[in-house]
Amino acid sequence: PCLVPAPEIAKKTPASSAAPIKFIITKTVNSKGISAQTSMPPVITGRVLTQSSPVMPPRTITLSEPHNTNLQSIPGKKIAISPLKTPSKNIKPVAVGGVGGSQFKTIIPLATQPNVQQIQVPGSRFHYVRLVTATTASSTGQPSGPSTSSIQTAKPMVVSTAAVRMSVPVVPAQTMKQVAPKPLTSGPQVVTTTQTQQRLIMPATPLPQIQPNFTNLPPGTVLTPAPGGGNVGYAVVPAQYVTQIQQPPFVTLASSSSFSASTGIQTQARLPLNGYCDCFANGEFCNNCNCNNCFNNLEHETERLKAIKTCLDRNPEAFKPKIGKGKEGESDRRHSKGCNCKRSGCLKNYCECYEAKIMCSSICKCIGCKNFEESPERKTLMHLADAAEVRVQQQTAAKTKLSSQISDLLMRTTPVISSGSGRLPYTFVTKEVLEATCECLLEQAKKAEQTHQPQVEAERMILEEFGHCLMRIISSAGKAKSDCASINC
DNA sequence: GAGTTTGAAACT
DNA sequence: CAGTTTCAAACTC
Repeated sequence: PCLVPAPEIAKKTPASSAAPIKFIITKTVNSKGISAQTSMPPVITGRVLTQSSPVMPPRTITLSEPHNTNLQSIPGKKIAISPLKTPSKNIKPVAVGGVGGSQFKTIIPLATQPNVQQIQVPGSRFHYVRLVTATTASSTGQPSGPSTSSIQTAKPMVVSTAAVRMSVPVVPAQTMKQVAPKPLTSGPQVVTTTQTQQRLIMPATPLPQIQPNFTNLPPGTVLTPAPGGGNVGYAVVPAQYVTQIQQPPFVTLASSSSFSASTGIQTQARLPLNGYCDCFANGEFCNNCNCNNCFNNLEHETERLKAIKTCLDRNPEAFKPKIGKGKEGESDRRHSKGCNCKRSGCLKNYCECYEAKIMCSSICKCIGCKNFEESPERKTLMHLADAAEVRVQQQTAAKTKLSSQISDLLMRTTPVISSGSGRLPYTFVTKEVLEATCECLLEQAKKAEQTHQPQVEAERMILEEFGHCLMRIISSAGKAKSDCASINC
């Protein structure tokens, strides 16, 4: 299981006394500054929303702070909903060193913030903080900090601004199955140290308006501005990448271009930390992989961060899902870049479209594509696959039925036979008896075949013969028992 | 399980 | 942007 700790929203504490603090929202809290006047679109738990209204002074609701447990309000109106778990496409188990389990030692209510509990994780490098207050109803006024913020799991969070209307129900991370189908082991109320991946939603620019329908957005989704909404967009990216890249605390996550702000990293050494690694590509640490000289771990955090930055510099969409929603008129799902297959006809799993069980689209640059709706090759392949599946199901059902019959028969005969001599019923089913039985069954099958019987009739004949065989075995067992009794064996 | 094929991503 | 290289997964034997 993935045991990656929750990502940090703010800068990590230097290697001093305090460990980095992370916040895990497990229960909703209310904000004074969040009123019923403004509703926010759905947001998946574990994302960060940054919003800036041109009308209202920028303000921040930040649910994380690196150096102490006081939650701050800073310009930028930032709502950080930090991490629970987001399922991941990657199937590999991923873990982070230092967090070996999901058992929390203690939960400490913090004096300074009654709605914040500090959670100590044995062996963890991180401090976890859980926000638990869900008391005050929404009220008007300016938010003074996250201690009064209101984020209700699966319920709309309402934020008041003069010109902004937002609705942000915080929905469970399970809704992101399409992107990352990792099982979740914890509900909203459960804090664990396990983690797969966190996703942040953040605006590419200051936001006059948050777009609706955030629910079920896969990471990597870019939300385009609403008409009249200004030049605003959102990018959903793996949170740990964003947060780990942030150096100063409360660095504005407001611009995707911040990733490309160079820190002098021009090239990346050919580490085993690049786009070839699925763990890395999914924003996860390697664990129990077979990789050699792996740098995708906490021990090589610096190199890892550089590599992440390099990747994002080269391709800002590097960590976005490849399968997204197509244009209107096209199928719901399509490859975001399209495939480039040349030899597989897009009918093998080499093809990312075929692998994702979607048709190739107009943006694909494949040669000799046979992965389209009317393709006879594709249809044939589908029929074969369906037929194979049906066969497997039939065989499974037959096996189940047969084993059920055998066990039933044994159960019924056991008391009779074992009550006397103490011999168990299967002692009569010797190898020779089994072979003889199989020969009888095969003989019936041949007979059915020679007489061109339909399959149903053939099955009936074989089963009937099997019944006869069983009866003979039982009869022999009974006879053996009586013989044995007569000679007092 | 070893070797080959394939195409995405990285690189030039 | 096109061609080449590297890589890991898919595939074959």
